[in-house]
Amino acid sequence: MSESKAKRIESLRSVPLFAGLTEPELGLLADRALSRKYQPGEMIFSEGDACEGLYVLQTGNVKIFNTSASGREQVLQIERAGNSLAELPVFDGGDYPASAAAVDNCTLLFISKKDFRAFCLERPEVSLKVLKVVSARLRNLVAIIEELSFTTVRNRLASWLLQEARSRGQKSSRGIEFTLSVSNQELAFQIGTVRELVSRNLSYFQSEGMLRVEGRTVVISNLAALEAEIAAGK
Amino acid sequence: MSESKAKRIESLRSVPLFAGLTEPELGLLADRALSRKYQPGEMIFSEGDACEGLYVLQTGNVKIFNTSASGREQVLQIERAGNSLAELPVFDGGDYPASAAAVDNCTLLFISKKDFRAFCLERPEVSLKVLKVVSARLRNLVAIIEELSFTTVRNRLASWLLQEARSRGQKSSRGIEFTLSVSNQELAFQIGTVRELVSRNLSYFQSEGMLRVEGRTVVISNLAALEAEIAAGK
DNA sequence: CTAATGATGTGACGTAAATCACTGTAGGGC
DNA sequence: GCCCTACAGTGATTTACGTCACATCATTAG
Repeated sequence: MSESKAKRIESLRSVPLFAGLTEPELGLLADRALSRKYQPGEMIFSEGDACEGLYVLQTGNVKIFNTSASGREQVLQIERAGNSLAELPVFDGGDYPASAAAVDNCTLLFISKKDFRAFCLERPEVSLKVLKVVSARLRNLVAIIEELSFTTVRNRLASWLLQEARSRGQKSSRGIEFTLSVSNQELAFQIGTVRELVSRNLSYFQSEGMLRVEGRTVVISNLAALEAEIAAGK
Repeated sequence: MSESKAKRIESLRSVPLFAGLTEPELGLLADRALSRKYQPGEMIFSEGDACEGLYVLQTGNVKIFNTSASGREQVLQIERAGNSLAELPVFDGGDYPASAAAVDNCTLLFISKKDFRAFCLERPEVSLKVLKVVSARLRNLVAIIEELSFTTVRNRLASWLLQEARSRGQKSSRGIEFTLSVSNQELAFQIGTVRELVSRNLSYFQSEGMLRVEGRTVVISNLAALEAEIAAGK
């Protein structure tokens, strides 16, 4: 199951954090990185766990989320292949503030806290890159707070659909089409609500002529209306 | 109105970001720092503004917050003297993700983005300190999201009161006393709701015998009940 | 083919939250 | 003293949200 060093180096090179490093530098890191596979749904770490190190996502998708006692989730971020996870606690020594789980089949590289800190001290520009990545996370969290504080579920769903349409939608004669890549349950967790409200609001949108839902395919027939919906969300 | 360089150096030394720097280094920064006073309520920067640089709070308190179209606010952080503000956009070049306003009379040192970046490159350990500060912010934001997603206003108010009791409360024969340092309106913004709900929930707590409100003084007579309230908040 | 499983759609309901509208109160300035 | 203004308290009402319950539909295992 052990992976070639060359492959690990290749993975590291494509990560924004390590872009621009020389071959020997990458090799140094690769020597100390462990690769591991995760099944869909498998936990990578949990909120409150002591932070052991940093992860680099080679393949697959990972979600970062919080859980409530009653079983609800709030997704903070979905990370795609080529990104790093949990850079943060490496630097302040605290616990993980949220949990991480594999969405699908994932391969992750693990770099221990100690090794990564040492590496940052040797190559100071890496710290600046970490800062940039962390900045993006912080912006994302602020945006989530703004949405949770000021908008309705209806609004957040509209935003989610619009984003999905922009990133994965295909133009067709009937509008912009895309298939829902997640269950209503997952979608609900991403926008901070429950599956019933996702289902209901999709029905509302459909009855108002903004879109059509056919199985797991969404056809956005009135993009302007959807955008107006979001703008109305203050 | 211009302040002495010695004073600016003293201010910088007490900031966690710059702790451990030598006198000449601090002097270099102080030469490039501008000091400015702000009135209570005065805006320091607004969400969406282009980031010009970083601020160091010499005296007073500053709140970082978002605003909704309807006039509601969500406070993200209250910064006290000795802390830095807005380290973030300095590194990723983006806009301010939130607004900042002076709570009371404040004096702030301003260091331009350019100067601060140059300084970080010369002194790499400063970057690591910035990372630590930013980590703390990120943790704080995650905690806010968790509260907004999973708890009630009643719960958040209980938490707020408990924290205030711990940090500023005085033991008396009747329990733990402290005076409310902010209006109900401000308190509401800090816990993500409206003033009416703060007022009402304080009444509920009082009628349930957890505490007494006398003017702007709060006497927590049943601390255990208050703590139980928070624990019940899942 | 059938049973079992899991996800979805929806009606009914209870409740927390927000809004509106107003009264009461404390403090400051004149 | 008085008037203002700002803030606090509170009832009434509306709305959004979440929960429960259950029917439907699709997929898969056997």
